[in-house]
Amino acid sequence: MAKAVLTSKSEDFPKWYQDVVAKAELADNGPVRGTMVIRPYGYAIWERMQAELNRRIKDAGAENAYFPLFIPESYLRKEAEHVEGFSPELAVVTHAGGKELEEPVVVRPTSETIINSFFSKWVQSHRDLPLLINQWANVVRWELRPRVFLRTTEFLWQEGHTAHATQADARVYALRILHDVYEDFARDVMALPVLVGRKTERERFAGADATYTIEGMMGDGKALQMGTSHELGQNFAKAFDITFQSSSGTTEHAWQTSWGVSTRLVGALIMGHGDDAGLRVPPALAPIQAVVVLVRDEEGAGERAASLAAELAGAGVRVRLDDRVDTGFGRRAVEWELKGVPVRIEVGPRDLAAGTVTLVRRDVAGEKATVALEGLGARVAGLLAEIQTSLYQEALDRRESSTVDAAGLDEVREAAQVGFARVPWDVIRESETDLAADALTVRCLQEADGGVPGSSAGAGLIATVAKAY
RNA sequence: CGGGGAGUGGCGCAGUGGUAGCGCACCUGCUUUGGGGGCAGGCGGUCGGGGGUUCAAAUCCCCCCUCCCCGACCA
Repeated sequence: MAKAVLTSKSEDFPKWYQDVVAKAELADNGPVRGTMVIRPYGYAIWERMQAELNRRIKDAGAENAYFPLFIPESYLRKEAEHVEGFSPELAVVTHAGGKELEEPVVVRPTSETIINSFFSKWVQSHRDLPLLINQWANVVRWELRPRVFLRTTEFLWQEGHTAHATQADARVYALRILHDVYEDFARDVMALPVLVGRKTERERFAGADATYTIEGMMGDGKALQMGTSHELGQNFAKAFDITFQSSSGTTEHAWQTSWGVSTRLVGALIMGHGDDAGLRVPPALAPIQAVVVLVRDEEGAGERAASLAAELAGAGVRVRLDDRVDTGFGRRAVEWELKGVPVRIEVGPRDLAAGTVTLVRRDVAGEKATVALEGLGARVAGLLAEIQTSLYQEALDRRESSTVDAAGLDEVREAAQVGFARVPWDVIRESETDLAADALTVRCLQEADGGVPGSSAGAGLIATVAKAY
């Protein structure tokens, strides 16, 4: 950290973000505006996200499947509000196979329509319910103002789609995903505190009865929607004729949910934890939790570094050995800091005699310790757990200190310039559009105790207002 | 889609009409390696595209395209 490697966060946050994306080798811009190439390290992070999310999704009972990229344009039109919400951002294929298509096909912006057209076939009886499907896929929404990971024309995500026999079942499931998958993942894996709440009618997903959200605060005080879960009611069931016979013999429309998180989470990771030295990846998420850096290969240091890496791997640590001694030490140290590897272990000839290594934690700037080689595995495991906790605490403290309880609209406007403004929903209600003129949105509604409201019409709700990505 | 910037080697930039340059990166060699090391020698650009003015255009004029930043819309 001797020399500035990046634009500093405080100097120019957007520039800093782009610098981190480039220097940590996360992604490049693609040739078509709004597209991105996810580089190996960025993709490794996404794969870790996928693994952790996939496990939680399966724990919630959903199964993975895959539906086509191309959707008949007519499907989109079946649900009026849905198509209205998406039509500006659709990519439509009109020519293929050397000729104009009779019916254009849409590149999926989301898969509600095509999946529900199959749910219609698959759901006949109440015994077929609940039907719990998830898919990992790419989707395309033509973006006017793209930003790598945060808002790209093509992005990767998981989208869950479910059908239930009753409204109550669907509601419970939408909230279960919200809490047990998304909130849990954000907190325990990404080490990011999130507000869990309900979207206002204005912010609701086109075609949903209710949209729930997890909202994180980024390093510049802006909000980022990190995941959504929707109660779709019977809107799509009616549009796509998803009906079943109940146990009493009546024909009913299914009640549905859909929910998703995307590669936007990589952006959340960067902006939620990054510092002036680059990315900081929480250990639970990190593709590389510890890197053993060989300083110089003299006096058996190389063998020691290799055996140490093997020992850590054996102890369950995701470890990488950096023995590229033809590259200067400082350069490599900077590289691993940019990539946010939580723990760095430096091994050189100097350590060997003393039976020590140098242990560096990424979350606390400039903290190095000389520690005994003996028992290093346990020590590293303990340190990883500590870093996970400290990153979460740091993010939580930052959010708390950047959140203001406001009483009126003027206070809301002022507080939301630099952070979150919490205000009674009753104060906002009719002024939501006015706030939008100042680029401020209600990120979510919560009960006074932080609970998720059953309706936006309820009394005593708290609105959180902020600028958002 | 509105407002503002910018397009010159992989990246960042200089170059106000007269032989295209600098830093970093890259390659080769030597030396170094405990925080982006040093020396020497190299590779690499039809200056975003098209048209025009001129003896001569990266430079002046016209049109187009792209990217970035700030807003309206979104995961």
